[in-house]
Amino acid sequence: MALVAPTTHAKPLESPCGGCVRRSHCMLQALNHAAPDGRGAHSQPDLPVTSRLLHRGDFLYEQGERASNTYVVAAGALKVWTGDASGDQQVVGFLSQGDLAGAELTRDGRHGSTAQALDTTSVCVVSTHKLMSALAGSPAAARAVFDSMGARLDDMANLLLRVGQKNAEQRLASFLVGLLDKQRHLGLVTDRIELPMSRADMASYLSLAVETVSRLLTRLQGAGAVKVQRSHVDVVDLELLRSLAGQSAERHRLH
Amino acid sequence: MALVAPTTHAKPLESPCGGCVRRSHCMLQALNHAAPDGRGAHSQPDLPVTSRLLHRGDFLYEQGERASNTYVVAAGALKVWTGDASGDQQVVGFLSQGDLAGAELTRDGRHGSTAQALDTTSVCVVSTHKLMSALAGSPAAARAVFDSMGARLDDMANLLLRVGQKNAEQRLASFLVGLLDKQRHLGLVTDRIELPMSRADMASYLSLAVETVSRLLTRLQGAGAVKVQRSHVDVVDLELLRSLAGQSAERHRLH
DNA sequence: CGGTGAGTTGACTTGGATCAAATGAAGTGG
DNA sequence: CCACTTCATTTGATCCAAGTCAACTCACCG
Repeated sequence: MALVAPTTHAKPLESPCGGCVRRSHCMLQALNHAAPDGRGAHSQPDLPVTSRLLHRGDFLYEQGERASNTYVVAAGALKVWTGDASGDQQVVGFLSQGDLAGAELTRDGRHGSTAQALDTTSVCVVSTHKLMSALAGSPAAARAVFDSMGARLDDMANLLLRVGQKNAEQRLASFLVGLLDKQRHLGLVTDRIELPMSRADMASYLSLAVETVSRLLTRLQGAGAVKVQRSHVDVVDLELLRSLAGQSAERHRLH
Repeated sequence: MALVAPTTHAKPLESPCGGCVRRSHCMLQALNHAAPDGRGAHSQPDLPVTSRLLHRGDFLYEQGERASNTYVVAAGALKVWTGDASGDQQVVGFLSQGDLAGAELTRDGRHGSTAQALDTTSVCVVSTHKLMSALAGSPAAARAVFDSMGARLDDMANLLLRVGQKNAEQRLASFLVGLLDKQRHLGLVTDRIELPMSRADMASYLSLAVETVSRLLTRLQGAGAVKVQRSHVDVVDLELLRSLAGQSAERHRLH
């Protein structure tokens, strides 16, 4: 049976949308079916969507590049990272199935970060300009795009909360719990995690040192919460994992 | 003369939009003037915009609340923070003139964070539902909203970069530089900052302890970069401040 | 199998948190 | 106008969680 984790056996879409397994959940579909209650498609011509296949290490887009396309991840996984003038890099998110990509924009309309494939990955590509025109035909689609961006904002806020208020162990545990929640949301298995990213990526994302991530994975395993074998993590005790993720060591509050 | 900082002497708008000083820069205006090149307004009825006045401490919206409105800050300042089950709170952003608010959405359509006035603040309120319908009439407006959200995503990514990769001094310095950049972008003074938020808010935003923020402000002053008097900061040496904000690993820090 | 890079483990150091106490500013009401 | 409370901020002294440095193991690959 093997309900696989999102990054395993990723396949390119032969024909965009038409053969897409996620079609019914995709925000772009709202454009072609403006009235989900069955009142039928409107006259708006279909939005041209193309598919692009990436291999491990390939860039979907790079920071500073003129941002002309918007993307939806169909299969696989990407990391999104920002760099600055002094060479520091920071992973700010991991994207998987269904996530919107390419929307973080600098004031002058360039990509504010870089998206890089962690694995064989397939994305749906649409011209941002055409997407905006297409939204004109469909409040429901506008809403879907707005909501996707809103969800990413919420994700980042939660990441900031974790990095700012939780200790290293809590950060790592809640990272794992977050991955499980995401998998459940996508209808995948929730007792196992396949980590598509390196320890260094996890460390950057959680603002920790690689050594700390490694030590803590060992510790979580020792505590009986998970069983770790390289990039393969079995969830042994989800409740324990959640509790390790949760409580903070009574830090300062804002009134 | 006194070009004041954005939060001083904030006034409510007597009549939304019509009398708004920022009218020409407002993303909502794109809705009423879909063709900026002068081809004239289209038939789309005006989007109903109301104004709301907040006083220090008032909530614009609260985390968990059903998200039905979207906001644009007209004057004043707000802090945006997220909390979690264990009571931890984290300031994830400060909003001022022209910023979009209320767009961080949980999966079930609720506000993912709380927005609270730091000062007397005026915001423009529009129903998200009506906004989405209105965007149907104007790709340019859809683009403006998309870009605003994209800019907030970029802001958060940069905050993550700072918190993850910079030491305390660099974080504080780049926070100040960021405020100056924002002020310059709005056409305000760039040699002076009026901090509308408490030290605790700054500390949370930068993921530092209040004591550290206080100590570092003293240190930046000692280095001759700024002159601090409570919430009033004079920029003495912008280049120095920038250099203190910039480089990461290199130990050219103060004594 | 030797080489290479990722991951783990151990020993030691330190930046910034925490604890504690003083000082300052802004009321409040007598 | 001044005594008194309250809360924000600053300053000082100490400590520890996580970073850094270093050595080793493991998987994978030509």
